[in-house]
Amino acid sequence: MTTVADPAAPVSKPRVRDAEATKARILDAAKKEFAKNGLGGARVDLISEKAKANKRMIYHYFGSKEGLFQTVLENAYVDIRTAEQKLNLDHLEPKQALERLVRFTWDYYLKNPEFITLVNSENLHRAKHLKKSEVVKVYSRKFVSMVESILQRGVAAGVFRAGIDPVQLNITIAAIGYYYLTNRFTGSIVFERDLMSKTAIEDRLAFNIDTIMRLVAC
Amino acid sequence: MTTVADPAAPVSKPRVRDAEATKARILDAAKKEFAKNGLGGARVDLISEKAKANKRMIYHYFGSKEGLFQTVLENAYVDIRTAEQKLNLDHLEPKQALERLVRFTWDYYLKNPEFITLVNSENLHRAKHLKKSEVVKVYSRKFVSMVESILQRGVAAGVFRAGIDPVQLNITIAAIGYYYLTNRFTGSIVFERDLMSKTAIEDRLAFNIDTIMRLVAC
DNA sequence: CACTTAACGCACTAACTGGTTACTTTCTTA
DNA sequence: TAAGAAAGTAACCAGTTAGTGCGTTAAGTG
Repeated sequence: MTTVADPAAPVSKPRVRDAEATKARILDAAKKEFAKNGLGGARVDLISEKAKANKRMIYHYFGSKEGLFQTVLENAYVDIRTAEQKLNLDHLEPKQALERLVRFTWDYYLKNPEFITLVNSENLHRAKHLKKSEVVKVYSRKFVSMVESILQRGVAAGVFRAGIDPVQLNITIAAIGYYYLTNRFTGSIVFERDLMSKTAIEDRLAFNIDTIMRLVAC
Repeated sequence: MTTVADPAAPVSKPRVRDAEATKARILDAAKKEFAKNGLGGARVDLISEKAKANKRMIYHYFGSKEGLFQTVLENAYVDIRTAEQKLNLDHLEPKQALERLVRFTWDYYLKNPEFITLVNSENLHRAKHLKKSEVVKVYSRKFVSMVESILQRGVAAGVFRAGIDPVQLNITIAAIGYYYLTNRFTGSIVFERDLMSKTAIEDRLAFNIDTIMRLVAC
């Protein structure tokens, strides 16, 4: 974000006011703060400070701390669901498609740890914010039907067994990655090994792919 | 808690002072509050009120809010690890033993939802409290070796395949139950079904047992 | 019984926290 | 270009919160 010198204007202050940019900075800072400390632990003052925006702007754009949280959460869900859709699993063989989904889910959680913490925080509050979101429901439906169609194609091709509930499968794919990562701190103590070392992370992904493949195998 | 009339003493106040009972009441109230609102969201005043103890007592016995949290968390881990040891899995056939463990883990999470929330809260704080606990490490070792011996017996009996990492298996058994339950609120929205209905809970347990059995099968 | 120890309680505070009031500055457009 | 709308700011507030100072009362002990 370097300001390129403009020969015409000696001191160029392009866009001193930019509602969209300010909003974006607030959302970005809020995502980090909420992920780090939870809804209750996050501080509005700190969010505004890190966003280099006045606290008043948060209330101007999002109404309240909870309104801000809801927007952050909604965006997080839309982000992951959008990324999933881009995988284009319909063009792959069923087995390949499923493995790719397991791999993607793991990588996404790994690269976006805020997502996990936001979801945890939302569940602590009994999903009161997500309940209000219509967008999320629409995206979720597409997501479930994506896995459903992989399963169906696999059964038709004779590589997957019949009768698997796509929702249970979905939950399981998420679970084996999510749990490992969200509990990486207590887990590293309980199991007395560094769960986040490079090899540990590779091993876990391999184990997860294996788990899912065995689950759907005939 | 009705005070039964004592003919000898007009107003009987037996055991006005009882350190152990007060401590226990505080711990019980704290467990509920921490589980409900997390470490940051829990209120010390409310804990003391619900424990019918003076707030001063919390600082007297536990030093600080975080000291109280640490004790609550430690107790929660000791509780589940103790219950696991009581399962006496060594006396069962490997397959039966493993199924029993999956079932137990699920039931325990279901009946003790505070455990999950406490662990979540602790991971939000990067396990800084659990790190200090030596007791938990000792109990954890016993727990891992329990699953290890089931696996070994199963391999020897020719019912389980060889080469499975007991830690990975342990994590997976926990994951498929834990994730489902901790995310039951957002999950019920995303998947548009009540994940906590009686049949849903039964179905999930059956699915989990199946998942683990397929994972270890030859 | 005198005396020490530990349990217990009241009232207080310093720092914080979400939210607001009142105001200035910049941009857009009729 | 005048005026209104929108963006942005600083100072402030009322309620809350973890933590304490200090005094009181019951229980154990020689």
